[in-house]
Amino acid sequence: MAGTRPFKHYEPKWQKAWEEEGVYRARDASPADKDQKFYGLIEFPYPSGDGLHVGHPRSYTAIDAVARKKRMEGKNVLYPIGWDAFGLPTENYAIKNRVKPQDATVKNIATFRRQLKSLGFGFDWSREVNTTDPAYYKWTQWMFLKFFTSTFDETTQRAVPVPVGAPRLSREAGRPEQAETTHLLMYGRPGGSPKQEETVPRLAYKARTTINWCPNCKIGLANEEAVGGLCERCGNPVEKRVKEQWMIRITKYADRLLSDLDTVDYLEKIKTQQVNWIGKSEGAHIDFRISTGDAVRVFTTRPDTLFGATYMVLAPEHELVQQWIHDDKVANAREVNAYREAATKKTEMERQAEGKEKTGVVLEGVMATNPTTGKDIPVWIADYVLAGYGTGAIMAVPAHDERDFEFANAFSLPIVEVVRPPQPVEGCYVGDGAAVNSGFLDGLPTADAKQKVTAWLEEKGLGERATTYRLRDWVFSRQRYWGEPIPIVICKTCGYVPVPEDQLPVLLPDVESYQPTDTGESPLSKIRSWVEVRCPNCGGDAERETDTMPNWAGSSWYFLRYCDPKNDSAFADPEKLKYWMPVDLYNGGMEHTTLHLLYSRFWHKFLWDIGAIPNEVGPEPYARRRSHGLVLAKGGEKMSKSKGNVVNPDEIVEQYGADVFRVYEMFMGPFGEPVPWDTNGIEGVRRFLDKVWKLFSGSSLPSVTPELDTLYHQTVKKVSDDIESLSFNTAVSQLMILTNAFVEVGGVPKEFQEGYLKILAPFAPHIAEELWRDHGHSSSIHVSPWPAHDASKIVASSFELVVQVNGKVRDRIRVPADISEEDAKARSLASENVKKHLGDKPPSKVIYVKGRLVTIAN
RNA sequence: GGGCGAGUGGCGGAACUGGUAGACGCACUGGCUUCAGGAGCCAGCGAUCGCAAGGUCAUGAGAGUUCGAUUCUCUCCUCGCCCACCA
Repeated sequence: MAGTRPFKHYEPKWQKAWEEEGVYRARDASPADKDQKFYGLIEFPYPSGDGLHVGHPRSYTAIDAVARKKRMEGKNVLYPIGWDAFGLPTENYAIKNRVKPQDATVKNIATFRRQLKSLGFGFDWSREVNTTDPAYYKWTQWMFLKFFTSTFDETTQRAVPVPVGAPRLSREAGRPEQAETTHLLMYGRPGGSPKQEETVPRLAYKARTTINWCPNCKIGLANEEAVGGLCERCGNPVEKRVKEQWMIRITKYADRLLSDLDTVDYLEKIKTQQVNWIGKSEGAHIDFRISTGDAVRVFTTRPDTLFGATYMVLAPEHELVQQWIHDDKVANAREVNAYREAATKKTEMERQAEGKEKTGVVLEGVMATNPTTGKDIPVWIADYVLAGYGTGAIMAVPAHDERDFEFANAFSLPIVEVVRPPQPVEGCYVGDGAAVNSGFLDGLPTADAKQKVTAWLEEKGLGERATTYRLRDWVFSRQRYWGEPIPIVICKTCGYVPVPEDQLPVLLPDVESYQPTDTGESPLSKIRSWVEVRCPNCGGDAERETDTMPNWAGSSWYFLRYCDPKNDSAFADPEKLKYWMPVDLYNGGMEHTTLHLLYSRFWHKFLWDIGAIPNEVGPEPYARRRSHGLVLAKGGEKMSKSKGNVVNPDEIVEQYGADVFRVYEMFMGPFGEPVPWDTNGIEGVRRFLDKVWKLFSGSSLPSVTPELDTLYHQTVKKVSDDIESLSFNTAVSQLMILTNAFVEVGGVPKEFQEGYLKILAPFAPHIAEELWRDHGHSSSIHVSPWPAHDASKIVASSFELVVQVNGKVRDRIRVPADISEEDAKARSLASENVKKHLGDKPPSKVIYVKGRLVTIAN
């Protein structure tokens, strides 16, 4: 009978009481008592206008259950919550509805807060953080300045301050005549030619780079906002545009981000995804002499195939191509220029539509020399060579690389096989006499051949061993309003000047219009009163940087702020960081594995390098990372507003209460797998909790039977273990089994009552609390000690011995638990049914599996 | 194309280091209770043969190892996610 369990009465009552009693308040303590703490973390939500989705609470309930158990085990638990509130969705919403993003954010947060509170999560609300709060983003800006004033020491592989007295940065960088200034501006690709490399590689720098540009919305988009080559806002195809952007040199940390994965407990698939994203390849850089007098450096993982390099390909954007055209070295400059232009204009859509069809243009009049054969080879440009990877140029070995093979076929280029050791591309036709057996590599296995060629290159000064990463530097600029202003002042004489720390935060000005501009500048650029400032260095006329930070900035360090959220003189007190960090368990979506998770690991390492995070904390922020599966709509498809299949948690809480919602979220399927939402399934959970309620409203007190005793202790053990391994669905099903057993005997034996409520408490905290306090307790069940199981009682006194004949079950015999092997075999062989199936033939083999079965073969 | 993961009743899913396949829940069927019920209670519920006792077949397909395979090995098929011309 619905309504017998008055959840609408007791749920809000206990939510209020928990807050007043400070049940979930985390207590700061001395780092010496670190082993007493537990820091559980969920990815803080983006407070969108749509409110909470049933997907959010899956993760929150799971970690809540773990946190509750840890608390009951005596741990000092930190389970915080906050808001990741800067970013595009709110800005779009604000523009569309003609409201201020600030106001929309306040409203959205209020909705989220109300919804989360109605679900009874054990968050420590006193530590709530908000990335859009100036008191928070002051520190985000502070950290940006730390990146800006730091460089990377290659020998120690750590961030260090830019040397005092280092030449000031110039806006005119990149021009040789300004060589006396340390230039921050780096034109072209990260890792470009030495001439354009800044002399002090700051960890935050400005570079000219290609971005996704939506011609319709007139706005620059991040890669993740232009998925599939379509603008997230309007759905139109995006094109490439070159823009000056702030970049963060995350690539310097590639190796550490990779190797430190060995020190943390992450789900294996999370590790592999990070490893693949970082994409380390080892090989060699080889310099090819060019007829123009230049040298072109290529990267290859197969230096052993150098003998077979019959042509060379540069990315269309390669800066030497531009220079050669400029210097009149290219005979077919028109054609080459046309190809280059087409390549940059090509939208992501068009590129994908083309598939792997190879296109390209030869540079007439430009030749390269293969250093091993001394032969002249042609130089091409083609868009299958990516500007952003390696050196943006390749040596093409068509016999041993499929892409080069396709290209060579398309343009009738020579194919020369290196006879040993590499295997040629399948279907590769090698013309008469075109195979090279250098003798040099005779009989060597590939790895040795690579080594030998690399050594030869190094000896001759033609190249060197090299490691390349697929990871790119982090584009850190957004030309938008709703983000942290980048705290830099641009001065004509002093260049890029950091805003002095005591002037932080650089407040986001409160204005009326957030419309994007026609030029692709941030809307902030139109607010002249904000833009125009005095240079902090020379006092002259200067302008503020008008780009803002991406929404990944604030989320890259929020877990640190939770340790000390109200600190105004530091982002967090080092002593508190020492106590709370690292995070013991962090759960979040797989979609954040290569973005947020990687960014925040990097950010943490950087702050640790510069001593902002105490050494004791260590270089990794998260000790254990797990991932939940998506909550899908009923048919198994994704929930989305456009499909109208989104389930709002409010409705469920209204109808069934928070506990039913929470238990269902945990019971619906394995935590790590995607599961469709099923309204019928909720009914089952409702019945379960109604049974619990009725068990305690009845007056009968059954006595303990041995079976019940065993089951109770088994349940305590299973629930305890399952919470540790995040197997919540089986924990709930075990609780159901025990509950059904209690229903069977008409009530809960007195000695099990409290333990039973306690193991239920992590999942259904309200009903457990109500029944607990009803038992006369004045303090919360959630701070009561977690029950222990009695191992001796888990083993039943007897068990059903299964008897198999030739692999098939033929009998089951109840035997004492401590039956001897001999006895078990004898009793099995005595079974009538066994005899029947054995027939005349004597058994050739009898095997006893302790506590389970006897199997007989003949 | 590459990487990772997964295929078990009508459905979501259980099954310890190879040892009773289908726990728990949903749906469904029959019965009880009720003025009535989308409430509650009892019973049944993989397929198949059989009145029954009891067989036989079943964990995507096919092989293999084993006394014994959802679990281990190989081949193939399907689906999901991520990355996709990364030299």
